[in-house]
Amino acid sequence: MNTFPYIDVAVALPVTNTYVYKVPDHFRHIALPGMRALVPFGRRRLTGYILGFQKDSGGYQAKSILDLPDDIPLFPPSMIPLFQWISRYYIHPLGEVIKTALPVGLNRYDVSTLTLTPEGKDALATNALTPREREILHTLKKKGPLPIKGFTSAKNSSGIHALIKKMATQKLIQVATKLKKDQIHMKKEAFYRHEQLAPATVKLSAKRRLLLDLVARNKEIALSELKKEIPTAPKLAKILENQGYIQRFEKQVFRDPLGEPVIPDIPPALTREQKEVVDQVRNKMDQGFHSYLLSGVTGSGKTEVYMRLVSLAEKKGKGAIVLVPEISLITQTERRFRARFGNRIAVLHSKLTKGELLDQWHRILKGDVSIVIGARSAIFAPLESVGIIIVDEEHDASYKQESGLRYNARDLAVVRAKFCDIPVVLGSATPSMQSYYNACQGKFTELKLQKRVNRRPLPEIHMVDLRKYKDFRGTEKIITPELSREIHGCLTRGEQTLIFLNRRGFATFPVCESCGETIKCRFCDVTMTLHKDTDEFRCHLCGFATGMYQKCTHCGASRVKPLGFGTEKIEAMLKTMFPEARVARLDQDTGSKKGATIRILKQVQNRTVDIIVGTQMLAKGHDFPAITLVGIICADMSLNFPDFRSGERTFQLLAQVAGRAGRGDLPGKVIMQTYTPDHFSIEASKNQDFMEFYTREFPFRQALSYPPVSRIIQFKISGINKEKVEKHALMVGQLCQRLIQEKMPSSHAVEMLGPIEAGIPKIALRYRWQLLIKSPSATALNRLVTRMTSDKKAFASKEVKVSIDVDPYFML
DNA sequence: AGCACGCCGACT
DNA sequence: GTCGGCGTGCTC
Repeated sequence: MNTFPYIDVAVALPVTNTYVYKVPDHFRHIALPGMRALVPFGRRRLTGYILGFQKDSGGYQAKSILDLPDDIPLFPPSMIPLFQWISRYYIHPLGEVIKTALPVGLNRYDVSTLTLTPEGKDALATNALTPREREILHTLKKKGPLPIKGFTSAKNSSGIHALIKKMATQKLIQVATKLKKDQIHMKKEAFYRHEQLAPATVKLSAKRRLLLDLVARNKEIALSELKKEIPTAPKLAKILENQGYIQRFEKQVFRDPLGEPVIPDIPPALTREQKEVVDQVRNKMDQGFHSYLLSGVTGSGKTEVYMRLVSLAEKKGKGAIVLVPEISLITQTERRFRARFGNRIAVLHSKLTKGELLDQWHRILKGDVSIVIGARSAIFAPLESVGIIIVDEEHDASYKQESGLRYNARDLAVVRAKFCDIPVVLGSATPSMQSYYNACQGKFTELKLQKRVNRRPLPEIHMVDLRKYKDFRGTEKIITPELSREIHGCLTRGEQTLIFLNRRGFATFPVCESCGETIKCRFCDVTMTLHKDTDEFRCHLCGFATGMYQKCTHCGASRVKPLGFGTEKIEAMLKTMFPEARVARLDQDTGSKKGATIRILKQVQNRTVDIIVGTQMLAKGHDFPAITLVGIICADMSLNFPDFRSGERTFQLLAQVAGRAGRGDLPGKVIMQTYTPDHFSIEASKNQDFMEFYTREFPFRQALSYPPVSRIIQFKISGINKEKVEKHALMVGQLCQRLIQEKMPSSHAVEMLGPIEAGIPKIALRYRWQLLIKSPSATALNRLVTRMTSDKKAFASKEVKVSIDVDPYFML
């Protein structure tokens, strides 16, 4: 098919180049862009991704590829330009971009292993060894061949490379390279196929008859299905196969990620508003790329609009990608899509196992499904032909990946749509400043849904000024009389209450009674939180937990004052205040046990719970029709973070929580407790008024030239050694400053802030610094940072890690 | 990332 | 004088 003997390959390593390899004749007809290739690289073998063909080697001494592990490409070649764009924009190696986009576990590389030789074994019996040599040989004798990495990355490993080399030359050990295989495979299951009927004259046991019958009736059937009817099926089937009645074979099967069956729905009639929105997009659907911002209050029927648009794409024979925020469970949106589109969708859900994820990936690749719904990473779904991309709750923080390739799936949705030349719809009740700014600039077309479906009124919101209760002691300053009165009323009416506090644990600020010092994490620069349900202090940053009765790290005293409150304490308080009420709590602590989240959510749904206390886990993606009262314990909780987006986040979160009230037939009410009732973020959330928030927040952003009026790139500098991290951060700062002065034309003003110590100076024993650069021009920033990365001293240090965050979301 | 090459201090 | 530290550079 293709006559070019060379291919361009990206390897999954921190390298900027791509590499040219020769395709041997026997692979010539198999190799395709999008496939993995096992390639020799230096003196190792590793996975590369085929980008395309080349007619010559470009002057290099091209090596030949070793293997092609895939039958079909892992992504359509049309996605390669997208990957290249991402690589440039996020300043991240192309091979690693592709690796991030693909299901995990598809990476093969050589692992150097150590094996004990007979000579080594003999030497162990003599006294001719140093203690260290003896230790290595002993470990190998006990555990067999081991990867070299276990030795070199051990605590006391200085000089280990040399020692291993020396021992290898002495033939005490052997160093060999073994290929690490793919960690996941397609699931195959045993099936039986009908071959011939057993003559009636042949005597068979009733069970064997039944089995044979089952196979014959189904033509082919999975062994697991047979087992359900006949527990001894594996044994019987083998016998029957030997007798020639049935034939065993292996078949690839798909694991269903959805536990519960979903009942199909019938599309409801659209409201006039919904219809107008759908028509607006439909009319331009064939005119290529166009981005829309769909803003609509909670309950205005955005999901129905999305589903109609997806249907339109489907009717044109094209696929669709629908992004939803990542939450612990399947969202309401996912469920509704499933009900509408049934088996025509693939769900790429965060809780899928690696195998399930690969299954879904293959279903998409094979064209079995053309609609993909999923969290962040679903933007990389390997769809050949996409007709529309939809991003639900576009403001949600979970679209931003906070490690490795720090991409924002919402932004990539727009980019992918541009590459595919199709429409993209970003929807939210509380749009991000960025997206609304884009709408104001005319980059996005604004679509609005202003009326709630069924004319349900928005919940009534009451503010309670917490300053009134500042000097009160006891529960009143946390659960105010206003709130408890409403809870009481709600209970007597037999309705449900949701209490929201975005902080888990019992006491969030435990203090030593004798010296007044807080209980701090050993590994991080934060106070630990007291958890009463597990009787321990826990660090919410690194997960470190220590027994509750541990002595104060400063003075050794053992009495601790449990200051500060979290959801656990609220739960306890409510149980005391309303002993007759059934109180449940949902946060990461109660939900971490498998199935617990589902159980609690079901309790809320069945109304076997009267009051549910929780963190933002409760605020997102679930629909509780019987909740009529929402209590927000402290609305300004997230307002005081040292981050320019704290107001935006507060507004979004509050509006979202408030929207949980009155989703059913009964009207809802919200009690919002706050120390700063006059702050515009809180005022705007009270009215669910995004425009009010935007118009008041925007001048601040403009005055300080923060996004959306500018772009920023943040360097995160971290390492174990405090002094070295500081020194390195200053060095990166100097490099940056120098390049700004030397290379940046003054027309593209780039401003540097820092380097400064990070908001949390130490997490998990790593000291942290950061450096920020800001400019109205994203291109200018990108060019500067790309230049910076060629400085190996700054970016390839072993001891201090410098990572680049383009368009950072959390600045801490 | 991993591995080789190459240049300077502390040891036989 | 050498052994071995790790800074620098390359891998098609």
